[in-house]
Amino acid sequence: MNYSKQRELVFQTVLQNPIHPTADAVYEQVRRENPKISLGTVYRNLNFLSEMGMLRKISMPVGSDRFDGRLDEHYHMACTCCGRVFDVECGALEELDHQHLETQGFQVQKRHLLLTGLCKDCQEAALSR
Amino acid sequence: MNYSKQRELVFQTVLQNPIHPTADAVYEQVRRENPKISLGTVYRNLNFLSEMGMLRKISMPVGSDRFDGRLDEHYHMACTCCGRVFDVECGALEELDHQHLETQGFQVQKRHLLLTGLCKDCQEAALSR
DNA sequence: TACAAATCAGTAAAAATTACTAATTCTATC
DNA sequence: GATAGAATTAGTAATTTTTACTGATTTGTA
Repeated sequence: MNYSKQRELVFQTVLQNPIHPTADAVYEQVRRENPKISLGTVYRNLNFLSEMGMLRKISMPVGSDRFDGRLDEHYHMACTCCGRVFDVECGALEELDHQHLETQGFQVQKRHLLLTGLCKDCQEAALSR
Repeated sequence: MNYSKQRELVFQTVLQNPIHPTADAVYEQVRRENPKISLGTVYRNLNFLSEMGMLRKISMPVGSDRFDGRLDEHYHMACTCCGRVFDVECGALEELDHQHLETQGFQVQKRHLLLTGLCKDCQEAALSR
């Protein structure tokens, strides 16, 4: 695993980026280190690393997917105004798995919890207008 | 609200479809009633109705968005194998809002919880192979 | 070193969604 | 009912996002 320099660069870039970048943002960032890298390579590796469980892919209700290097159980809040995505520490999300799932025989692999709303900054900006 | 016949048709179609159709699936279905309807109209109304809170939009980690006419608080399981999306009755998702959110001043508007994994059918199919 | 498998860059294509425009439909008011 | 103004539509084009393809390069291994 982690064969190429490109893959490692993509991986480290997401690990060190706390703002949940899109594939395109990762591309822009890795290009500063390696200007010859291809967008396809970024996409391929982001998806590969997500499938391997080394990264997390966050699907957004609007706009492109985002990626997250934090692997501990947590969830996300997305501001519908400025588009930023925030981490939220996790309560007891795992418990949900056992609720109605076993009766339906569903075998849970991943949990994706996203809250959307207004961040503090955007609420304040809205008030002062 | 609900001005046009097209909007009403899109709305009713999602309401009566329990399998969480994609925009394209809604399009195919409404075309049987109104063959002249345009795909743009379907998209526009699905988004409009979602913003009005009359429908729910479900973003998937893979593939297109899906729509759901159920408005009561619940969440979804998506099978990574067959792609079907199932409803799950909701435990106490609302409680999450107050956990670390108030400290960050985030004002929650919508909650999106999606579990991915294998449905019963696909587990069985995998075993008998 | 040498070979096979994996990965890459670059490009093209596909899939999903949105934007645009002139024509039509709807709602409210007369 | 007729009518004016606003909203919506069909149809098409364009954009955005993501994946697929191909020949060249790199990687791990013997």
